[in-house]
Amino acid sequence: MPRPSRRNDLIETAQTLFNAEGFHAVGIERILSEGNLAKMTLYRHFPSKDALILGVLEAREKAVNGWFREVLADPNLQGKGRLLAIFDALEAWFEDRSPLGKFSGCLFVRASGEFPHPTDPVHIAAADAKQAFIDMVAAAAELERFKKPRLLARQITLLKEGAIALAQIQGASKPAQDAKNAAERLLADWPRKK
Amino acid sequence: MPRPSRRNDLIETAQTLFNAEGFHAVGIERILSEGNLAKMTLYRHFPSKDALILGVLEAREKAVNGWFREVLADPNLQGKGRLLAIFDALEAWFEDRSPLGKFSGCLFVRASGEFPHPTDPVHIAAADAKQAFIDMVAAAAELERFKKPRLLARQITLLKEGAIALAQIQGASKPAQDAKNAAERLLADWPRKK
DNA sequence: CCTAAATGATACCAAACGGTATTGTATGCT
DNA sequence: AGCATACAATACCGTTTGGTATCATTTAGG
Repeated sequence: MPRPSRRNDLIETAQTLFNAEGFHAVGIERILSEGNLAKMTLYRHFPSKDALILGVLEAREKAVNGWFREVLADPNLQGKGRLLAIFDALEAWFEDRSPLGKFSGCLFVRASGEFPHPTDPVHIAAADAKQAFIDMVAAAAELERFKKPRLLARQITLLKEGAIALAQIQGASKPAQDAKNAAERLLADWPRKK
Repeated sequence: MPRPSRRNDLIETAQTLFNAEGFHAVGIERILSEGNLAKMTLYRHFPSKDALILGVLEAREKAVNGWFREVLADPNLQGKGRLLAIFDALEAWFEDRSPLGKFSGCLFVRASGEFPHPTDPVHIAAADAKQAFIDMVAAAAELERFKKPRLLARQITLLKEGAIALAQIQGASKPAQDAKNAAERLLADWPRKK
């Protein structure tokens, strides 16, 4: 893929607008005018609005999971601290101090809410992105020699998703602290291998 | 309010459709035809579609929080069991064995996702409903003499919201069990009064 | 320099959107 | 019986929707 500059503009602009106002609430003309793009440019790169949404989710997956991957890979971390770092990152996200742009909830959860049918490609893409996050946390838990790393990863993710939902609905960052505190209690007596 | 039969039909039909497909995805004509209602009937009871959405959220708040209130008030429960009952109810909800109809995520969270602006009346109504739930759990925690009942309530709610988000996005009920397991660990060494 | 592809700018389309107006018919209270 | 209200049915309004067609202009590569 040589120079996907326009295609990138489309995804970038759409991502910003979808994030700020929602998928159905934003028409393609808004995206085109905001991004100074022509209509035919959109339809040469994507067959439909839904396909553009899929492209946005794909880009978002790389951005979000990529960021958390960096957080989890910090060489200064070890043990519980590695998993707890997730919640410091969350707080930064909620307070708009992250590379993910203005916080407006999780785009994947919102996508699955606006496209509720389980067989909808948009819904599936969102589910895949979320599963990738869980797998990432499980790998980190395994690395730190926690027992039952997958169960731990799912529970950590529960706290993370709860914090995102509450932060979105009440426009506050405190849920990140509450979640970190709960995760600390969870990890306090979680068994390790060897 | 004497006989709000048509008004009730409007809210009931709209609630079902919004729950199944989302707020922006459902037009008023869908609601009217599905509920065998005339257009002017809608606009005699509500000044706008947004007002209807507010009516739906109000009704939903009574249904959802009312149900959880019953769950928490069960006289057979005591101590940790009273709070853990939330997660059994969650699992029933996810598996469509609840009085709340087919599970499709939390309508309040989805509303706040489709109406992201914090000053939007719809967003505010959703936030109020969620806060009412937290207060309810805090009251139950206080009743059972847990220390820091409000912090405990927020953390229980984190797990609950996380479970809802994951159950919605992956179409599974297992997050309810994971959340209950995590809540058990949380409650295991949570201090009590006296 | 020349050609071919990518783009911008418009005009256009049928359908659906939220909302209003009109008219005729039930319905229920006094 | 009389009368106001609630309702269904329908036509209509202007706007916006996602998507297509046309054509001139820019851009990049050989």
